[in-house]
Amino acid sequence: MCGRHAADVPHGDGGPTHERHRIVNANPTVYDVAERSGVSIATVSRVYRSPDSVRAATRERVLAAANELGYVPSGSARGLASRSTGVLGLCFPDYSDPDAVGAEDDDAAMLYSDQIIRGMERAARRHGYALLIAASLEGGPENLVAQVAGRVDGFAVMARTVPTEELEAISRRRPVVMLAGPRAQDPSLDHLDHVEVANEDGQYELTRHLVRDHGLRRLAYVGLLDDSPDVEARFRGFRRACLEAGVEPAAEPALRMPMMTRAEGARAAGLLCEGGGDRPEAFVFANDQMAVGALQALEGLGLRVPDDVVVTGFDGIPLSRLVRPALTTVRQPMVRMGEEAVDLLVRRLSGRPPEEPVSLVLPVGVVRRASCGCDEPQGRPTTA
Amino acid sequence: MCGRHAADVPHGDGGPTHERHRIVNANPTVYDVAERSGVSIATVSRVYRSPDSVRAATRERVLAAANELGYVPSGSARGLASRSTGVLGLCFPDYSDPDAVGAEDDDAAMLYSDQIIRGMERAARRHGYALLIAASLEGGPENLVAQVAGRVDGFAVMARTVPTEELEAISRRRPVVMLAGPRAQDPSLDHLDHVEVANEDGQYELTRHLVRDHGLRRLAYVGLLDDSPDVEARFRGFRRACLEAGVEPAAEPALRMPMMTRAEGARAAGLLCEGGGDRPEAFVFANDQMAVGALQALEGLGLRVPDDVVVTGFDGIPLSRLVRPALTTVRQPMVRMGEEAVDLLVRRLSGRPPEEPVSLVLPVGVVRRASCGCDEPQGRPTTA
DNA sequence: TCTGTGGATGAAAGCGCATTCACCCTAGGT
DNA sequence: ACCTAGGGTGAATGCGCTTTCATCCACAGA
Repeated sequence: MCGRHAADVPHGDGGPTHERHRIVNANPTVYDVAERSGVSIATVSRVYRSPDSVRAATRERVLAAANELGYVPSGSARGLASRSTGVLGLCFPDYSDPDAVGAEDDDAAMLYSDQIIRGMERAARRHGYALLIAASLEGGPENLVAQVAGRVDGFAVMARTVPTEELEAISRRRPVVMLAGPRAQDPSLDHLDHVEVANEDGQYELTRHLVRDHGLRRLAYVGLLDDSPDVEARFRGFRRACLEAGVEPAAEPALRMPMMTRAEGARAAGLLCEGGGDRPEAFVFANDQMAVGALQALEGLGLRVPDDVVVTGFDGIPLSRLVRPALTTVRQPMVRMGEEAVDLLVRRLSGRPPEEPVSLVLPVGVVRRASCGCDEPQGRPTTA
Repeated sequence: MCGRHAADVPHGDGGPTHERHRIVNANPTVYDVAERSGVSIATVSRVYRSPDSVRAATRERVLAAANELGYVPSGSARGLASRSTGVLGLCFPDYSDPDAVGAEDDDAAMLYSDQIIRGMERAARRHGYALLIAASLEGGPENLVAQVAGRVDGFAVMARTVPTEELEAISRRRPVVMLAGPRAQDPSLDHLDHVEVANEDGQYELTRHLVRDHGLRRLAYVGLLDDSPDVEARFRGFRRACLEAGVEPAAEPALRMPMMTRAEGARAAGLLCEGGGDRPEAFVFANDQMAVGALQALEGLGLRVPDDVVVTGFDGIPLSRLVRPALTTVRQPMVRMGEEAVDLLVRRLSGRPPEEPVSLVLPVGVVRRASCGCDEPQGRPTTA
């Protein structure tokens, strides 16, 4: 016999063989609800899946029984039977420093992740999905499969958080969308959907503003030591704008910092000022955190921004608007990125998925504020 | 026959009856891996669950087959069979304003959630769990059960995001820990584990600092219109400090704002200044966001902080340190709150759960900075 | 009165895995 | 040579649900 409780053997009678435990508060199942309300498990299931197909009176009985029992449908069983979990996933990097317990670890990457999480959660909920998140710590065990892939219907991966090989394998089984990082970075991942922001264009626009509207010539770009596709793209935008304006563009960033934190930004500012007379007219930072750090360092050095030196950031974090002088930057739609990722996943999951891999490049916007010499009021035009 | 593939009917041969689809890339299962590596499904399972119990040679064969097939173990099946999902959950409020698309929606509550998510994720990962998150939008359908409860082994709930009744029912089935909000708020939820911060003590300490060390007498507390247990606790701390110092304490907050945003903080500052001569000496805000807003508004009004008026916040968000003047506030260990919640859940889940409900009150720390008249350098002592 | 017809319900068959038990085989002890 | 242990493996069962498919029943039409 395949079924569980024989119809003629009332559940819980405790036969000598492997019967269901008699623990009073055991997790009730459809079987218990069915028995209590005098229907079959099929009907119980229907009450939840397609209430309209059950007569109102029956439905009430079932719901009452479920209520009394404290019935909570098992997601696992549901998932197994229906071959879909109703969950989407996100893998993001864990940049936390476990040693820095009391530290204000508002790392740029974390703010970034937070926003994406927020966007994905919201969109997922809108589509009836829940969101499973897992930071993939660098060099960690290939827990991705175990932790995420097997539990979700599809998921998003922030660039460079999951080994290519593993990702390639999983993406053959479930929809995966790649977040950030340029599309072509890894050819073997070409078939993935992909969402990124217009890093290059954004930095290009900002830089052009500096050279064209403010007449700046000596610009120093501060990037990242590690090879980050986003940061590199921004630098390309920087170079392009310099070239176009006839400004001698450096082949390399003036500085590459090991991390993109405020502390490093402050340090960078110090280093760039050491030169003395040939100090750059503008510090173009690869992100806001560094730029904010620089702002503070420059204040300490007695240099005025933007009069003595212009400072710009990238990202458009809330903080950028609050510092003084307010930071000119490029605003990235990070929340939207999360939302788009979910939309893409949902699209793949529902009947008519796009045949071709989709690649979305979300537009960014230059935000002109005081730190480049634009006053806040008149700087509004581009401010979304 | 109950088993799936008959041993003598090679899988995929496609009998006329309900056979497994022949779709080339169908999701491979233990059966496929077993067949391909010439072992039984039990062995395949063992390779993943207890690798040591399988001979090395066999294990290699199985793993190779799994690899070639792109096998991804089904979390649902695993969960069903093992009666545990390996996932913890978090329900947090969704305060987002869907209309404010381009807005900087860095609401206090969101920052708060972000931190808790971060803490929980980290702790969960440490314990081998994944984290499922779901914002429960106010008045939304009782999707909690469907969305979260059925898919996790246990979960945390931020206060007031889930109807008491529902929570009560679910907590009979799975461990639930309540975040924030005072323990006794709802007697029927007494049996839940609970993690909160010392709101009252924190506000008490801060206020005492203002009256004792700075000799301030006329203090205005700015709270929240809605009845929030945390905010009320803070106000109690404020009152207690006033009483003790012989300062006439208001029975009610000077102001109750509808939201705890920067904009409202700015508005509050304006309102409190309208009085003219009898303007309070200190604005004690229930959170940092409002205090920061006030700082900006006061700057606009030509009032100097802390010389003309003292401003304090609560929470210790990163921003509080960056504004000028830097904000005196009370730092909450929000990340740690998430971690403690997970630890509690894990404890309940593993063999020896505490018999009694646990209630944790995490300590907070007053951070003395410039906005109350303490200079940053000498304000360090309490700064954790 | 007989035959359709369609809505409501039940029986049964898996979904993919973990796990128990039985079995086989080899190595060690006598 | 015989027995025993014990490690390695397979057969079988069930986890709790969804989903056909078949059944039942009431009622309309003939």
